[in-house]
Amino acid sequence: MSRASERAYNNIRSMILSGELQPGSQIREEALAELCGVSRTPVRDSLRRLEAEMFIRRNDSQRSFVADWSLDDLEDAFQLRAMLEAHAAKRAASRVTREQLGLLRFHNAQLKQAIDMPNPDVPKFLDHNRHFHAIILAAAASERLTNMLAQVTEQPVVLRTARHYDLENLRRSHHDHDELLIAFDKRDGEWAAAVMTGHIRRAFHAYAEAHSTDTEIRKSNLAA
Amino acid sequence: MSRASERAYNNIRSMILSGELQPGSQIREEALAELCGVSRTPVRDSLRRLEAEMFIRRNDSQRSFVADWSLDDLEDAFQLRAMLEAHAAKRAASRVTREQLGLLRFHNAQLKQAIDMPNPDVPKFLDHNRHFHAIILAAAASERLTNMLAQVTEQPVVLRTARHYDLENLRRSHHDHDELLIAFDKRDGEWAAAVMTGHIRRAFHAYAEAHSTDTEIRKSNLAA
DNA sequence: GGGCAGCTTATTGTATACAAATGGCATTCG
DNA sequence: CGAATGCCATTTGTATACAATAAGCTGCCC
Repeated sequence: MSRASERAYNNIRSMILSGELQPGSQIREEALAELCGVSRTPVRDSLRRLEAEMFIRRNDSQRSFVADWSLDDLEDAFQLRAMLEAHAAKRAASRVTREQLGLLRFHNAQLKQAIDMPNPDVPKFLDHNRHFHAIILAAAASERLTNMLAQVTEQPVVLRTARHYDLENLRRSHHDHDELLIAFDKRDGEWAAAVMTGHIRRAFHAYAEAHSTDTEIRKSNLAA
Repeated sequence: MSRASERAYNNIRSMILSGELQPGSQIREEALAELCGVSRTPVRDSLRRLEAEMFIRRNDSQRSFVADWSLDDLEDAFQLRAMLEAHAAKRAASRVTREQLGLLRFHNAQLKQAIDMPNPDVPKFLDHNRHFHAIILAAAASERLTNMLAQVTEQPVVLRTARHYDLENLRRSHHDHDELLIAFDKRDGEWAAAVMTGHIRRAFHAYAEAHSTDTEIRKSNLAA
């Protein structure tokens, strides 16, 4: 996508993720246009895209609002994500190449390193974690699946609370990855899928806890 | 969506479905604008939407082309669809209301009637079939799931070849529905999911055969 | 003859002006 | 006092003009 349009999309998206645009609040195209320094045209493009990604909702008369997620919504998203990622793992097991396996091992080693230090580097962990999952998705070789997973992975709540992960969870994640690698090595799709399901379910519960504290913090901020 | 934009979307979509816009051919915004009798602005909106729904693809330099589907793509779509519809059935089993069960029975009776005549009414069958699945999806109560399923159900190839169904397949479909209804009645989500998986897999094979003949017909038309 | 440079043309991206529609408010009538 | 209605402000939808970009072609140079 070209300059103005992409800038608008990224700007708006990060404003939603950062909470600068509060959940439930109305969004006006012109206001965003000014904030992004572009005209309404690219803003409108961005809004349509963000609406498809469920960052934004529209009411009956086409007015836009920042999406507001309940815990149920979160669980719903994770349920779908678990199913889709398990499916990806299953497909990947029979398609993954030697190079991809190598890359997976590399990123898994890196993410272990990131948390096996006196001062754990969580952003680094998350980065390699992202790569790890992306490679599996690539190995699954289904564009459609990739698109769908993006829809449930790139959720505001998910991204906003990612940093709340505790170390114990990160270590377990690394462990899951190890097991996935063995399953891939044995070309055992069923195993890979099962490991992945557990992997995502755990992530859900970690997020759910983080989300509830997050929500409480947000509420107390509003009260203050 | 408002008038011009909706008209453009529906026009372009049906031109793709009917084959008027051939798979692989380039699409120019201005040409479509003239065809639809609107300006480029709503056409651009429609193209973005159709791109998200994978009716259209864009190359590196943002030029649009009608998507062209291989048999592999078709299987991929059906694989995802089977998974998602099974998931929907599972969720529906524990959430479906008495009213919804009544509606499901009604539509299932109607679609049976449509094919239990000397002159089977396939469009009527398909219509009630669509309602049947829509009710299950509503009972599953996941907006996200609904969106995702739309993405894999509304595919050009799927819709274009729907009429190729043979009677035997339609009867079996009706039978599956009967069994689904029993599973719902017993609130047995696992059973419902299993029945649904088979139901969609059968549909895939029916479509696949129809698609191959369809493709051959298209090729011989091009050759002539 | 092949390939590259620069121009020309086709196509999409952006801005802006205007039209349509919606929501809120005030006023009026029951 | 409450509800309905009409007007005004706000917001989104559409058209159009112009800018930017990429593709294709032509002619030159090697």
